[in-house]
Amino acid sequence: MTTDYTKVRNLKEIAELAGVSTATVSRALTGTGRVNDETRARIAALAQKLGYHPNIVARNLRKQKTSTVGVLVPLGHEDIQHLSDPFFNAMTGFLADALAELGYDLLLSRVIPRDELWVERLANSGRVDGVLVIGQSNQFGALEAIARRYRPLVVWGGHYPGQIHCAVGSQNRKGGRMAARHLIERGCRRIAFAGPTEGPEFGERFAGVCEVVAEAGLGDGLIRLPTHFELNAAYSDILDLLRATPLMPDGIVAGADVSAIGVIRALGALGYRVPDDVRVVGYDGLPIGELLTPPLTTVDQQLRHGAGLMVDLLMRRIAGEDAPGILIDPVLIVRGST
Amino acid sequence: MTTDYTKVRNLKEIAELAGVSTATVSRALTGTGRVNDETRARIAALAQKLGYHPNIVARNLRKQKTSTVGVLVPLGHEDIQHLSDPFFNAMTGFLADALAELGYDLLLSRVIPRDELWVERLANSGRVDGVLVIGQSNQFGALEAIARRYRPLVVWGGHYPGQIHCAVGSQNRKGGRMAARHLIERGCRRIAFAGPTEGPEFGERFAGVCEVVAEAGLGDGLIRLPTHFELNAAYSDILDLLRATPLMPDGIVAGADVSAIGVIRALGALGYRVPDDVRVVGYDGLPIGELLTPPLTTVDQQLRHGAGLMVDLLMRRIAGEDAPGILIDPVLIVRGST
DNA sequence: TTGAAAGCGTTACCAC
DNA sequence: GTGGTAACGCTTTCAA
Repeated sequence: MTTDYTKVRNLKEIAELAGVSTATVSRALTGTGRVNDETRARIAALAQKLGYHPNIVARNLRKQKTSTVGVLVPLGHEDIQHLSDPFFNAMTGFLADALAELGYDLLLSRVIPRDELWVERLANSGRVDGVLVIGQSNQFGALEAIARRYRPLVVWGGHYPGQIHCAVGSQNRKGGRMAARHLIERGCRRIAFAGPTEGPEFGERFAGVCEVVAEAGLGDGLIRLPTHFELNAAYSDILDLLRATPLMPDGIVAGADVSAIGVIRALGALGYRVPDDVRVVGYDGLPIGELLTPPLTTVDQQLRHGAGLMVDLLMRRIAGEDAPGILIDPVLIVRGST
Repeated sequence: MTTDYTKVRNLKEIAELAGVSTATVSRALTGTGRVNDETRARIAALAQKLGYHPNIVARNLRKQKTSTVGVLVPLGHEDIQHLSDPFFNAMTGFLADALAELGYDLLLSRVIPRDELWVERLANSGRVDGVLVIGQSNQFGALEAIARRYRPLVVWGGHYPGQIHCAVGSQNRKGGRMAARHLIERGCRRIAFAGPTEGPEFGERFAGVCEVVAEAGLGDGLIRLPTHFELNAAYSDILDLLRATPLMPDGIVAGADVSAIGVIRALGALGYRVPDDVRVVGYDGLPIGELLTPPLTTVDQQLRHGAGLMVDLLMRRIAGEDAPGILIDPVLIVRGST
């Protein structure tokens, strides 16, 4: 059947052409309600022939439901180009996959939070059924406030006791412990932590490393290399710190894979070999870790799985359930960098 | 001023509370039309106090305009997990940045084209002002047909003579030539091309390599390593092909950075060193290329710039202009892999 | 099984 | 400067 691209703009025109009411056309095309089979077929054929596509905006307005989920990436003040960051990219990719599976679309918004309304502007815009936030950034307080009055909200990030907003994230302290223990098992004695040491996620990872190092009686050897999260910033931070450190580490836990990459590059620039001179373990389990040379040993947060959980929880919250957050068990993936 | 989260759902309620009409509230809040300054201030204060956010869906329906752009990633039949592919990820990230700059949101849809309607379903849904498509996949014909009747469409991909749909992409043949010439200058005599050799983009890159190899009198040495695009598939393809080849190349042009990564891993698995035994040059200029060890020499398509161009062109097309496609001048980035 | 009509929440035109 | 009101295109009662 050839398609006729006369501009059929709406149900009404189809209805007139078919000699029925708009109500019947709507029922025929959506499959809701009872319609005579023959009428339905006639209408369907006509719609296809005329290349008709329903106006989803009008449908959404009427149904007060959109089958769309908003994904928000809050950017701290310092880090501007974050949206092309490998972590956010990986996460949005996984979320897009999981949402597509359920027939949901993804409305992506990059936000620089200026006030407390950055979530609600989208949440209450009628364009989305729920909101996913990737990372708590410096917005932990804001998220707590928002979660109090807006339910279909799920956040990727850490858990604090008494936390109100629903979050999915890994057991960061445990993950930090795994990374440190692995380095010690590999024979490292001078362990360093590279990355931010504050915040719900990095703080816990750092704490886990500290615990294990202390337990192993290596407490004096713990070296702090506080860097930015972002790749290039981390690289130059690390370069300076390593040049200045009185004690060169032989094992480094990076707070994130992205930071680990910066660390490895800095080590290379200083003439150290990985893993021969220094072993490096990352945190996240980004797909690119596998592609590096040497491939990156990392604490895998199972981001694809996590994205699936976020979407599940969000669907349940959209349905009215008060689904609680979930902690993911991190898994150590040993590769060439250790 | 404290915010009062009584549920103000629409303009009408604000209007009643303020003792004015919805029309005035609308004018006051949007800044369109003339409103008494004092009334405007009163209404604005009230709206903020009540935590009112306009329903964007209703606005979009009324204005027939959404400030949203659809981004479509057509997936060929074979390659299912493509959305988390580094290339698409990088591209969507750059597009999101460029769109955010202009106050546009991004509606991301992963599509497996089953019929010719995959673009129009979104384009005519009223949810977007225009559509960006990343990659022509096997949909070149479909895109040609669609472009005939839907103008605000810009595609990332190759150019063919007489092509109708507006595309942004690099001069693939020229880029292929640059890559091959670089290898020859580095002393390579047995040049191989790894990747797909068909289609508007890969075909041209391959052709460019062939030309240069022939011009250098190395025609007999050109080795074809036809592989899939996707990373893991490329890896195992290459592994088999290199094992079987009677002539081991000393320089490989990969059709894409992702393929180059597969090539380098395969070479490593076979005991070859890069660049000492074999030099490898990629194509794309993905950010991750820089992170690899050795860092990847690549033909940079300047994807961030390209994303900006796509958005520019789309905006002009949305405005009604018949903006033509653009070819990007590729730039060779020499790094450690050659 | 079908149709008429009332919204969904805005904006924009036309009076006043 | 402001208010009434008709769209925007769809879904969904309620009657017939």
